[in-house]
Amino acid sequence: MRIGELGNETGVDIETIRHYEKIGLLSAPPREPNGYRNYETSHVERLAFIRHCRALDMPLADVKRLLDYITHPEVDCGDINRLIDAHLHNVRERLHSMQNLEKQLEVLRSRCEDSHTVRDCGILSELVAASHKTGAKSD
Amino acid sequence: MRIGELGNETGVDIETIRHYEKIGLLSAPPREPNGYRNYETSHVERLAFIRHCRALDMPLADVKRLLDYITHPEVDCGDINRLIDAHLHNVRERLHSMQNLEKQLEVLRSRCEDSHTVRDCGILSELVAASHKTGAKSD
DNA sequence: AAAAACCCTGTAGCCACTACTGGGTCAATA
DNA sequence: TATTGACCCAGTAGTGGCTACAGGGTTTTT
Repeated sequence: MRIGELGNETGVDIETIRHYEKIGLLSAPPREPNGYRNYETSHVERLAFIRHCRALDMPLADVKRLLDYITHPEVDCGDINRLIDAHLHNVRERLHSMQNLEKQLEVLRSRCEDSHTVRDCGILSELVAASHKTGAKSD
Repeated sequence: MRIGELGNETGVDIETIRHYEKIGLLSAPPREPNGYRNYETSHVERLAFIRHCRALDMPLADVKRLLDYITHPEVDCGDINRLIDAHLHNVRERLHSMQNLEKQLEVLRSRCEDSHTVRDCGILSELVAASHKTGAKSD
């Protein structure tokens, strides 16, 4: 299977596949006599695994560790739990800050309901005022 | 005011301030005879505004546009509304995908409650199985 | 006078790609 | 058979928003 077919199978861009190989996430496949990469089913699986982890927003460093665990099934899986826990914690933190963000933006948006000039726009004056409050420490 | 003081006033890293100048977000201040940057109060305000927008997770390109609006208060503010609306839309989308993400990770985490070997770890087998489902199109 | 703290420019690195340059190879058509 | 188009290759540079150097110069404090 050439790189284009692998890309089609997995829905992954060819450049991304080569990128994964370059950073050592996807093992380099054997080559055809013309130099083309020649993949097998195992590569499809490995790549699909990587993409699934990425869909869960895991950093590639974590994905790499998980892939290492797969090839060493005898070690303790406590590390995997810790990795997932840490990632979940991370996601939750970002989630909370995003929720705050949404609220702030809603408030901000409500400052300007009608379209007039920038001079009278509540959004900009709100932004400027807010940055005065938080900006200088001599407040 | 030198760059260090500006950094202290606003809580912004010196390197970040120079970075903002380089990309044209913060205007280059006059220099002292020794070449040191010499800031004034207006720079404190402008920088605080930038940081406030960044705290709202706005891309610097948007911040730049808002700064331009501030210096042109006579134009119509409809663009500002659209900018904020688009940003809010963006934030909400990310929020939803993060919520999905959290759920998926919770399910994943629940696969392995006790610590044993990787071979029997529900998390990894779940990840592998899930990538099989989504990976190949011949499913 | 010497040491610490500050300032300068410029470059490289982070993440996870994406895009581009400038080629080589291969299958199908005119 | 010539050529078009689709595919493949390696390597480099760019994205965003910083952060971290390297290798200097200046100012302030001790």
